Amino acid sequence: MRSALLAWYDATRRALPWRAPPGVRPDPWAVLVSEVMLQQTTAATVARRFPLFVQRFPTPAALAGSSLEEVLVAWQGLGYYRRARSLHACAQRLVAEHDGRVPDSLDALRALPGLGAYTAAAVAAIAFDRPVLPVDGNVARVGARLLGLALPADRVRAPVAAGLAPLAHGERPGDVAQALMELGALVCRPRAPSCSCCPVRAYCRAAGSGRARDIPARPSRRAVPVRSTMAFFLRRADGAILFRRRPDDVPLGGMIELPSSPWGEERSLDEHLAHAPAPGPWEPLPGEVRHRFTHFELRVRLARGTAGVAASGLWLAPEALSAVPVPTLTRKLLARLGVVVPHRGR
DNA sequence: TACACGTGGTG
DNA sequence: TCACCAAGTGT
Repeated sequence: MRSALLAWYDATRRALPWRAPPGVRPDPWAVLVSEVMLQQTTAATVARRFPLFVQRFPTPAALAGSSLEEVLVAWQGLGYYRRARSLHACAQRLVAEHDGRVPDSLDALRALPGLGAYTAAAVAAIAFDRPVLPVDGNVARVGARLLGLALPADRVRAPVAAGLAPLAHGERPGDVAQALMELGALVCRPRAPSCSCCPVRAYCRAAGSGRARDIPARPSRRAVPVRSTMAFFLRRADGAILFRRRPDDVPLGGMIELPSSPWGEERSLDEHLAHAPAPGPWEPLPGEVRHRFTHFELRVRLARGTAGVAASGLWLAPEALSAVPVPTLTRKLLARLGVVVPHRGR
C-alpha cells in the first residue's frame, strides 16, 4: 500500500511552485509559508500567489522586518487575513527565538503562531522528513474511505490519524503525506472519486463495497444569515475617494473599506443615511452588491455623494490603492462604481 | 465544543 | 444562480 502510493506519486505528482524537485530537500520557510496559505485555500489559488509572496519575503527575517501593512497587502485576496497576522508574528518569533530559521521538531513548530496540529505536522514531515502524518481535509477523506469509516466528515480526523499513523514510518514520510493529499485532490475527490484510477484501490474498504462517494457522511448545513448595509461613495474633484481603515480586532482588520452603516438588520434609507460620513445630499444607486462571507451574506446598497461635500477620513487616489490592503468586498463595490483597483499578483 | 473567519473555483 | 467546499486555527 505504501509503495503503491509512493510509486503513483512519483509518476503523477504536480509541479507545484512550493514543491522541490524529486530528491531535493525543500526550503523549510517556503514549506511553512505554503502550508499556511493552503489552510482552507485551494492549491490553484495558492499556486498563483505563492511565488510573488516568497520572492517578496524570502526569509523569516525579511517578513519579520516588514510592517504588518505590507504583509496584508501581499495577502490581499487570499482571505482569512488572521493568517497574515499570524505569519508576521511567526516570523518575528523565528527571528527572536530560533535564529531566523524554521525549527525541525514537531513541538517547536506547534508552538508557533498560526501553526496548529495539521500545519506543524505538515512542515515537520515535508520540510524535515519527520515521521508524522499530517491529517488535512484530503487525508481525512482518503483515510475514512480506506478504512471504511462511515462517520460525519467533522469526526473522522482522530480515527484516521490513528489508523494511518503507521504509514508515516519508513522512508520518505514527507512524500507519503504529500501523496495522500495529492490523491485526495486528484483521484479520491469529495464528490466524484475516480476509484477506477486509484493506485490503492485494492486496499480501500469503501471502494470494495462501492460506498466511496458516500464516505465520509456530510454534516447538515445551516441556513446562512443575511446582513445589510449601505456604503457611501464620495469622490473629490482631484479623483481621490473617501475610505476608512477597519479596526485591528474585527474581521478584515486593518483593511480599507468605503464608509458604511453598521452591518446588520435591514434598515430604512434614513437609518442608513444617519451613518453617512457627510451631511449629503446622497443619491442611492439602484440595485445591491452581494458578498458571501463564510458564515453570512452581506447585501450592500450604494449611495453616491455630491462632489464638493466636505468630509474627513482617508482620502486615497485609485492609484494609491496598490499600497494599502483592499479586501475583495471593497474591490467589488468599487468595480460596481466603475473604479478599477490596481492589484498585484492576480 | 461549536463557532468565527474570506475567497475563488466548480458542477 | 447557487450550494458546496479547499493542504485549518484560535477561542
